[in-house]
Amino acid sequence: MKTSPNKSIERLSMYRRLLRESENEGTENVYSHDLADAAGCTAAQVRRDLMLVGCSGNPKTGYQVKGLINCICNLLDTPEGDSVALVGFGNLGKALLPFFAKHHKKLVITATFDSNPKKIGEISNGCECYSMESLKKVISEKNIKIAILTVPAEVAQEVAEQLIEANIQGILNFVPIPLQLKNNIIVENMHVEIALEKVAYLTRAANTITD
Amino acid sequence: MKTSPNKSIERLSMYRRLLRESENEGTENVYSHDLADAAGCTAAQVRRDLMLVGCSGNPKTGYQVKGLINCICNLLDTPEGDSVALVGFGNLGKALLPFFAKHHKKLVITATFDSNPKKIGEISNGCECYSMESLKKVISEKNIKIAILTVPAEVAQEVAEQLIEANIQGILNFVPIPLQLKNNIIVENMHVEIALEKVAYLTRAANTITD
DNA sequence: AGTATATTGTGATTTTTTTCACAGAAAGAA
DNA sequence: TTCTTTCTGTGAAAAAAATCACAATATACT
Ligand SMILES: NC(=O)c1ccc[n+]([C@@H]2O[C@H](COP(=O)([O-])OP(=O)(O)OC[C@H]3O[C@@H](n4cnc5c(N)ncnc54)[C@H](O)[C@@H]3O)[C@@H](O)[C@H]2O)c1
Ligand SMILES: NC(=O)c1ccc[n+]([C@@H]2O[C@H](COP(=O)([O-])OP(=O)(O)OC[C@H]3O[C@@H](n4cnc5c(N)ncnc54)[C@H](O)[C@@H]3O)[C@@H](O)[C@H]2O)c1
Repeated sequence: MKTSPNKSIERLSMYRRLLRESENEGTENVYSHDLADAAGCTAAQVRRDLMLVGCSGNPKTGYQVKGLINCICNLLDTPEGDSVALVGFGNLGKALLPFFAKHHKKLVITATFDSNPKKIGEISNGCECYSMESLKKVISEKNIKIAILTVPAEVAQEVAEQLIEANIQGILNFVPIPLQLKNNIIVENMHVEIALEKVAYLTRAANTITD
Repeated sequence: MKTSPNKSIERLSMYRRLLRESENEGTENVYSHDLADAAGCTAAQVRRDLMLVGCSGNPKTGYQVKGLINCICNLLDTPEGDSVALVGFGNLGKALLPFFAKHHKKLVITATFDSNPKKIGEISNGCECYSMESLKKVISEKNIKIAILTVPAEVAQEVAEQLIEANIQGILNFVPIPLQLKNNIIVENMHVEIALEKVAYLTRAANTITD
């Protein structure tokens, strides 16, 4: 077995969301070009991505929605689901918590952490806010492997190291700095500012440049 | 002139942030490998990216921090800066507003919009919340070209179309659906859930797969 | 002045990702 | 049954991005 290309994973996650919508609407089959239109990519790309999950379609009826969802779930999910920690229970953290609580069955935030004594003990969305002192203990008890990092930039590197120390193996990083970690740790950056700057640049470029 | 590769733009934005930190610490020169270490990429890539901005270094002293920042600003910024609209002033929007207010000089959120009458007229971070009815008027008056979209998924497509109608040319989309828009509109997606699913997948893959 | 050294700038190469294009297959029509 | 259509699955080609590798060069040292 081989690890699937990054981009394909992202698209598969998107396909799954779209397929679930189709399923709710009662659609039983889809063609690669239907998915492509919905996801904003090409049909060839959809088929290539779907090859990865080992689910095949039928030249006349396309792919079975249910079957496809299952195949993608097999790749993306574990049957038991994964626990996630949210570290830094500030403005952003407080927006993210209910958002994930609403959407996800298989990826559930089961603990939040903060250094501010006022926040510790607070319970929201069925999830307690713990002190940073109890990080290692709680993460081990709840068997958490993944963390969402939303602490101030000044402490992000240090907190990330604490997380690794506590056996966290993957981080979704909202802090606008590149974390310096051993490269067996998975880090996925959500750099909001960079994304906005990119939009601004591309928008301007689209106007100025006659390509 | 040619539009620069997407990935380079992202990295350049990151370099600029890092360079500004260096500048604040009094550093005057950097080598490509310094920046590479800080940004988590390779020195060759840094040099390639910097070629794009047309700023050259010196084989013995490296690049001048100040000069480099200027060159990157020339590419990424307009001298006057850009106004940005935030559409959907809910949980996420309320977290994003102060975040951008704090950080950005050149990209400033100057108006927020919401359909909820209770939110309209609310002022925070020097920025008023307007009704959707006044969208076109306010966006035109303030000469806004870029919007951040944080409305519920159900209405996102429709709201996006209103934005285009109001002459918005670029959208930073936080809504987890792929917007279907004419492709002269720049759309940059921030799909938080997808990113978390990717972290979960890669974390698991790193453990299971002996590559 | 000449030499040693470390870095830049950039062609060439490799790797990764996307697109093309078409053989093979399933279903319905005649 | 056979023909037609429209799709899938995938090898091959193209495009995009990253890496390699090295000549050119600026500085410090002798
Ligand atoms: N607010 C946004 O919309 C937004 C968007 C993108 C990125 N970010 C980034 O996310 C991070 C958080 O942003 P925010 O707006 O929520 O800030 P915030 O100040 O509201 O929240 C930060 C939280 O981290 C806690 N904290 C501080 N030091 C800590 C430590 N050592 N260990 C654990 N917790 C600690 C604070 O008590 C606070 O609750 C920042 O790095 C910011 O740049 C924020
Ligand atoms: N909360 C998060 O952390 C988070 C993270 C990632 C993505 N998102 C996405 O961002 C979007 C907003 O999330 P949220 O948590 O802020 O939700 P929210 O319900 O708190 O905010 C949505 C806001 O949009 C407004 N709105 C509704 N219909 C509108 C319309 N037609 N025109 C203009 N405004 C309208 C609502 O009044 C509300 O203020 C959602 O699509 C969500 O999936 C949220």
